[in-house]
Amino acid sequence: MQYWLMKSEPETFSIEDLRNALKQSTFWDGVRNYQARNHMRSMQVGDLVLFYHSSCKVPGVVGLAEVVSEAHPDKTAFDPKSPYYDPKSTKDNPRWHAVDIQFKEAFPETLSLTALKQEPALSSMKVVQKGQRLSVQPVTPDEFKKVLKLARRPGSGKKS
DNA sequence: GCCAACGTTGGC
DNA sequence: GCCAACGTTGGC
Repeated sequence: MQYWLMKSEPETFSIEDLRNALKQSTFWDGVRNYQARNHMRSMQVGDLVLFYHSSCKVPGVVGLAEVVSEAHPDKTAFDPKSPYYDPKSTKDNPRWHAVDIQFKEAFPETLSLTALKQEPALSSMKVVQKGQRLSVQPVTPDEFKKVLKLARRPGSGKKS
């Protein structure tokens, strides 16, 4: 069992969008970064994902999702009309892969990046480190447990 | 294979 | 909307 953090801009795809899609899993397409792709390739069904909102008013962890399929080719890379089109990715040799995830839980409020940074036990988390832009990051079991504990306790994630 | 130029990310 | 940090591209 491994743990991850995945970023999404809520205006594009939020935790509520994920919740509303509960009956069908959501394919995490559009990732065009090798490190992020490699992380998704090493995911296994049952892995848990911290869902993170970025580029918004209160960036932070907003919920929990579960990996429900291993990585498979991202078809948007084949489609010239897609914003994610990549001519170098072919059906015979797909360059980009992604997993399917499913909604598990939405936290009562955002566990903000500010709150994460204030927690000494989480100082090693990638997401709190400067210049860390990776949209799919590994999370250690200890970090994961701590985040869940904070996120499920009302008031802990309030932004000042 | 170096590295400058460029594009993107994402917090502020 | 600014800008620092980072990744990718492409000329040489």
